[in-house]
Amino acid sequence: MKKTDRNPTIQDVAQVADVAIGTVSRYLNGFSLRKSNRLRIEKAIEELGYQSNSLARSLKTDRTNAVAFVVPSFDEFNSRILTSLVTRFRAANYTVVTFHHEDNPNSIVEALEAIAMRKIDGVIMSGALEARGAAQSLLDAGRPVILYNNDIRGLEIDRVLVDNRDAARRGVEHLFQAGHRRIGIVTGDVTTSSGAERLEGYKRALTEAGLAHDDQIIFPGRWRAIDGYAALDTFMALEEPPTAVLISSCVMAEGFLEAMKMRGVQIGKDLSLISFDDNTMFRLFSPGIAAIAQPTEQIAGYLTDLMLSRLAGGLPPASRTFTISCELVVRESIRNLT
Amino acid sequence: MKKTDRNPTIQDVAQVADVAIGTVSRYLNGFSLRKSNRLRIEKAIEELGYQSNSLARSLKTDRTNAVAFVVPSFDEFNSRILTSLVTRFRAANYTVVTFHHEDNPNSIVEALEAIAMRKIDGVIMSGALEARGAAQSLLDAGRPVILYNNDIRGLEIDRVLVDNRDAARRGVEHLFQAGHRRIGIVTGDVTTSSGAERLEGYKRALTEAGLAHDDQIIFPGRWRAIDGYAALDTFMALEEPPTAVLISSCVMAEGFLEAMKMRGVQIGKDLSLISFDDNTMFRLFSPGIAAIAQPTEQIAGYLTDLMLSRLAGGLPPASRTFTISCELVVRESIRNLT
DNA sequence: TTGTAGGCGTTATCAA
DNA sequence: TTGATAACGCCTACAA
Repeated sequence: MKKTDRNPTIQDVAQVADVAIGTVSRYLNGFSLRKSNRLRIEKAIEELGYQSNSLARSLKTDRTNAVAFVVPSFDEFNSRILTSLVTRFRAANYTVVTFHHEDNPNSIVEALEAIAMRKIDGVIMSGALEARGAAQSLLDAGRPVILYNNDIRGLEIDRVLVDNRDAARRGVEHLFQAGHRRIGIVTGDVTTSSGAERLEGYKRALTEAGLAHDDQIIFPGRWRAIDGYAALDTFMALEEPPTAVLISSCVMAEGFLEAMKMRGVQIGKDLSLISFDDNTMFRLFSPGIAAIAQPTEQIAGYLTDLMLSRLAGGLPPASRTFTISCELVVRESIRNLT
Repeated sequence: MKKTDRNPTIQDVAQVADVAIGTVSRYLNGFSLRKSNRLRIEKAIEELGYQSNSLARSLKTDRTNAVAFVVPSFDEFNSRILTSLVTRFRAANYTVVTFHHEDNPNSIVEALEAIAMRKIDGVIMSGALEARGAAQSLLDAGRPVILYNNDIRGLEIDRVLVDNRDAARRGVEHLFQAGHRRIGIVTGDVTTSSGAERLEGYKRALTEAGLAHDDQIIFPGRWRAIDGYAALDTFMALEEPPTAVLISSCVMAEGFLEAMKMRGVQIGKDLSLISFDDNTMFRLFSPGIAAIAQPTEQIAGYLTDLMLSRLAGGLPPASRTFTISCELVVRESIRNLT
């Protein structure tokens, strides 16, 4: 009689419905069966309040219907991606397990180990160099891994990236067309692909415009707000400060804006600005802050489709890369000098 | 020989180390055993690249070392809580599984069902009335559920909330002291506890200040940006618009600010402002936007401690409620009329 | 279409 | 301290 306080199992259902355990299993998995049996099973399930145990199923089938989402932090960009992924995967009956690692190598490895142990079906991660080994093991174990935001070179792996180079180039080009000739950049960590590519795009635009590079107005940041802060101070201390700046990320823009406010440097008026990542608040500033918007919905869409195809086994083994264009959102933080 | 392409199991380890399977299990669970055996097991594990299978363990132990985080959406507030939770639980060897439901009743129920099926150990959720039944079942099944942000009344359940009433009251009081006599509010959904409490605090402050309530400047919002937008238009169309407004959430502040920008209503100058939730960007506006900051780290800390204690079974069954104070962050969006 | 039984990888009990 | 073995709840041949 102790059965009553335990969670009911497929066995209990079978007993109550007076059918075999296998029959119940088949019912649960959508196979057809005699109507009278089906009805009795449904009644028994209702009666017992039976809920199937995914753990047991997963142990047997080696699938958990869960995907992992691994990012350095839940900033607005990643939160948006996450939101979209959760919604999309939920529709496909998948659950999303989140990990974040603050770019700490140990945390990254731990996260990927936890993922392996928990038999999570697939991984979507913002690429980090430290993850190379662990990502490879996951791939070797036959679990799909998809990179976004940052690449990890030389891995046979799926990728959903944005065209950072082109986006940065277009941003700078726009500044040039607005009459700016002295255009600075706050770079991201250039050991990451997005950081490097944004810098490349910037340089290419200058070259195309016939402008020389000047290292004084290329501030080497590492994605942190404090880098943006330091960048402004550095620029403003120059004999000839830039008249416009491309900031490689929203978080660094935060620091940059803070410094501007502290130093009384006026947005648009004293210094023109474009930031990577269109923060929701940017358009609400006066003047509004121009941005390069990454299409999060589209990115999440590709990620989901790719992952689900992989999980369904319907894709040839060769890895795929999708590169998505960004949108330049022009706002009043860009002063027209012409 | 097909053993080689399967993941190695505890059995394989036992075989290679030439000990019994139970011995390996004991080793893995930190029990003491003969040194020679330990060494052989360690070697075998190394050799095989063995990783334990959490699924099998969980099936046996009925514990997954996972907690669910259930929110309507990943706005900045919830993202911060999430960040902090993931870090804290990771330290305790727990994984966080995220769900969001956009306040859609079906999604809520589905989420809680998935949680039950997956045998997730505990649930941290932003209270939603629709979740009452499902939350109760989880509790009945002996899985701790902790509410934050919004209460669900009449449930014997743990809570980590903020003192919305007092925070709103203090905000309004501050406006009063700055000389404002016509103070409006954009409420949140008043069927949620936080929405109702913020409104109550507002009213109490007015009463204490000897001011009458005026329904014309109490705009009934429902947490959406569009409500903020509509509120501004409504207020500005009044014969006697408010001189200051308390906005019950950051998302609604977004809409409100957008409308202000569209209509050319200047922050601080034409209309003073305090928003609930201190968005990172608020301090960067010129003028900076005053806010009531919820202490996310502290909230996450209480949530984690409470959950871990519950999971460890070290707490008496009576439910606990923690109420945390918010901080009023004064900025230039509050004009001094005195 | 249905029943039976073995196995998924662990943990836990019981003797030895 | 160790070994053998029965669960945990489900799926899936296989036989009926």
